[in-house]
Amino acid sequence: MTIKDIARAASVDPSTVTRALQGSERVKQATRERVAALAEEMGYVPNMAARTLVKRSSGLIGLVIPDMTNPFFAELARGMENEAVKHDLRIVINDTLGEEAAEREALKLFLELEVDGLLVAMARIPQGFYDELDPPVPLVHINRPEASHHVSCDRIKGSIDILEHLYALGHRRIGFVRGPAQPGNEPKMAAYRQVLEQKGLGYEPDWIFRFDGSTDSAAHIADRLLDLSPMPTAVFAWNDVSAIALIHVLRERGLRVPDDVSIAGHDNIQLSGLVEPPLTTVAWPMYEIGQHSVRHLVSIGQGKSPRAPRLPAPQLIVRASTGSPKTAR
Amino acid sequence: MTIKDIARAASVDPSTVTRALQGSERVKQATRERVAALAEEMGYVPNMAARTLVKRSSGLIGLVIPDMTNPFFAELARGMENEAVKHDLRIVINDTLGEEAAEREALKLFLELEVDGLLVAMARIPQGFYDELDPPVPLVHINRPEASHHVSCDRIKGSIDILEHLYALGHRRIGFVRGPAQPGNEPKMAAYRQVLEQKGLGYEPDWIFRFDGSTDSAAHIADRLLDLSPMPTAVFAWNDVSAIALIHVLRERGLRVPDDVSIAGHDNIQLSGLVEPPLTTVAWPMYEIGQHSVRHLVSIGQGKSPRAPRLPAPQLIVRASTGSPKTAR
DNA sequence: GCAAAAAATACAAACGTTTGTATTTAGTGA
DNA sequence: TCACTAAATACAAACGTTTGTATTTTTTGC
Repeated sequence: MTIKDIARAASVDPSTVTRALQGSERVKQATRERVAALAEEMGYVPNMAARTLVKRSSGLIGLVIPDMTNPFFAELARGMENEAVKHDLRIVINDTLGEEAAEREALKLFLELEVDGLLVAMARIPQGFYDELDPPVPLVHINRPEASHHVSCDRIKGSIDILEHLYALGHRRIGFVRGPAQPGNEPKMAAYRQVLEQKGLGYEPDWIFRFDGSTDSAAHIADRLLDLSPMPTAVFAWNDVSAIALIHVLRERGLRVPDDVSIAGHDNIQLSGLVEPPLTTVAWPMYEIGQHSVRHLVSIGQGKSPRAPRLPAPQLIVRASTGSPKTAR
Repeated sequence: MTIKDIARAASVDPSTVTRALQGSERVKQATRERVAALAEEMGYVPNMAARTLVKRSSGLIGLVIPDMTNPFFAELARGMENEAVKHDLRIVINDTLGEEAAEREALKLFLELEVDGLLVAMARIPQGFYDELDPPVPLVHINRPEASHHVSCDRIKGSIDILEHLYALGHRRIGFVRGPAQPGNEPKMAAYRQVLEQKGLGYEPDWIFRFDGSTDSAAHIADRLLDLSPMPTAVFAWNDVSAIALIHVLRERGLRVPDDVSIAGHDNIQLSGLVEPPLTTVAWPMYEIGQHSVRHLVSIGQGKSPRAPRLPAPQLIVRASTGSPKTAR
């Protein structure tokens, strides 16, 4: 069922059919309607391959994300979809599991698909590689401020806010649970160092823990934490899952949160407000970032050189998992 | 940078270049290597549109899922990817947010892309629509046993297991928190009715609650539950998030879980083992389902008519959120 | 009713690959 | 060296659209 079949059925030239289907003014309204009806009736499905071939544009945007599982990225993707439809673009997603090889594969796929643009979140591959992408494609990085085109909200502000919140509550010994060594995680570490230094608080290497997502890992952190003397009175965890897990193991060991130790997370996942105690955390405007990144991409595609858009700042969400330190030790 | 450019550079015919790049035996080894080197050097990127056009096959599989956010589906997608690469297929994902219109859009996109197959998880659109898909594409449903081709594990067994687990613990009044009216959720409701009936336990309409994901909704359920007299001693929630939320609000109101009331969930999300108390739940072999569905799809594509594959059963995971009823009321 | 302008449609080439067939080149045995 | 076969390569058409240009048809103004 091709355009030619419809042309034959409508006793008209294929070129007229295309134009009719596109709603071109060049074809008589009556013909337009007749062709449209026929196409509908005959179950015509446009062949994107053929169209892409001649138009040199697929109407597709490739989205490369490291972890679908993370609601963070899911929210991002939704903001993108929302904006993309306004520009008649469609988003195809490729999950890389945070692996560099998969990221390369994803880029290869998208280049072959002749996507009109690329959105890359938390890229693992060094920036230099992206700068020399061939053929060049409009590309917007999410959360990579060093890239020539990117959309990021202030990546360090949220972490600073949460650390200052802890300081304001009276905490002077603050621990940190860090995630895997990904580019996106560095600002949290930087914020940790920066705030502690600025407040004149020292920090011990012992106060930095690494969480790998397992129960064992959480338990190990709790044990190490309890061994410390003096013990930190607050811990900032790099994401909500690790924060919630940590709270769990600490309570198991008899500590009260936040009375004995305050715990703060990052990301504001759905459950963060539903656990006991509800988690103090940072929410990023991922949906908005998604929308802006598509807008940005579109204007790059139009040959403009837009500046990085200003975005709403990450928001500190204070709940019950943080409070003033109650116990002296 | 097309195949013709390479042909010119290698002073050879375009057809030879294609064959060389495909590793065809028909072209001399020396030529193959020369062409490959040239292609690499000149930064050749195959044009999928052109290839798809003539081969009538894109090497793509379209995956339609209702909610990326759900780790359930993320796991599924990963199993699919893992299997797809073995068949030189690539997966493109489209999230529908569980909306029927978006599902139609996704199908349209994939048909236009000329995908080699379609994987549809928890479809909203009625089966009849899928049976008449035009042009016909190999299609495998996930969790829709009434479809001609589907991969599902026993959809009711996990729920039955968990309800029988509650019964075995001594619970005789068991409540149910149901999710939105999606096809995928019905078996849980069915299991609830079936087990209670089979055990000779009546169930009250009052024991069935609806959770919409908000804190308010959870609070409302807790209030309604506490108003009941006698109160159910156990509640089976349709997913882990609602179970965890429910536990939270119940504890806030002074109830002990599982002593006063046992709560069981479904899905085994990462956090289910990390909250307090760790959640009794059901794990589905989503990764395996993903793998099998791709295998199934491939054999359909080869013109076979495979039977629905046997899958590992859903697994009951007993943790601390369920126990024998302790309080008489 | 006629020329000119405008509107509607037809023609034809192009996009980059693949693939069946034809042609050239190399290799074999006598 | 020749005829014959096998190997390597070239030719050409096709896939379904789009789009610039040419042609036909209709409308307009007089």
